[in-house]
Amino acid sequence: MRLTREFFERDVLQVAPDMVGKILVRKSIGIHRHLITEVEAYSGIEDQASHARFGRTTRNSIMFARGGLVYVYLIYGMYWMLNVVTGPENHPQAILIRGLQGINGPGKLTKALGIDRTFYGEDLSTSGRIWIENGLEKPDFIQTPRFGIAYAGEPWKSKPWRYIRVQRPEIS
DNA sequence: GTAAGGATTGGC
DNA sequence: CCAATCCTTACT
Repeated sequence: MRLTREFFERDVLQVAPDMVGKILVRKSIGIHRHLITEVEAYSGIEDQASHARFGRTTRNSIMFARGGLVYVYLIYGMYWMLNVVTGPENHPQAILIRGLQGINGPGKLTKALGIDRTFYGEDLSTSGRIWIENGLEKPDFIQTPRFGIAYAGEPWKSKPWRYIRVQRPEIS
């Protein structure tokens, strides 16, 4: 079942752990479903690791919209990063999707799914080509500091806002 | 207008 | 370790 906008309109630190174990659905020629295994949360203009730290700009304006929309941007001139906007309007937050089952790395997953700038602002609650569905009931996950944002300084670079799925040992 | 560097990846 | 590659932001 597709997640509604209400799911994404909560605070990013509530939504991010709930994203682990959900299913990212991409429909183009055929339909593909991918288990979300790793995400990172970026929260507010005060978060010095967030693109919203300079206030509203052309690139990050979608982060200031309500939750449930897609934020896509180009990094290092070659990789598209897929993010989901969360929270209420004018409260810039986003979740970077860093990994899917079988696809590790935020740049690799957008390439594999064919996601580019045309997805900027796409509405996950109504889009016919990308959305997120309920998945695992209660997946286990661990939290670690976010990757590649050392420039943000403390306390931001140490916030445990990276969420990674871990598989519970099978019970036999 | 100009310059610096990035929420990455893969190859040496 | 470091280049690829181009867009965004900061600064003159």
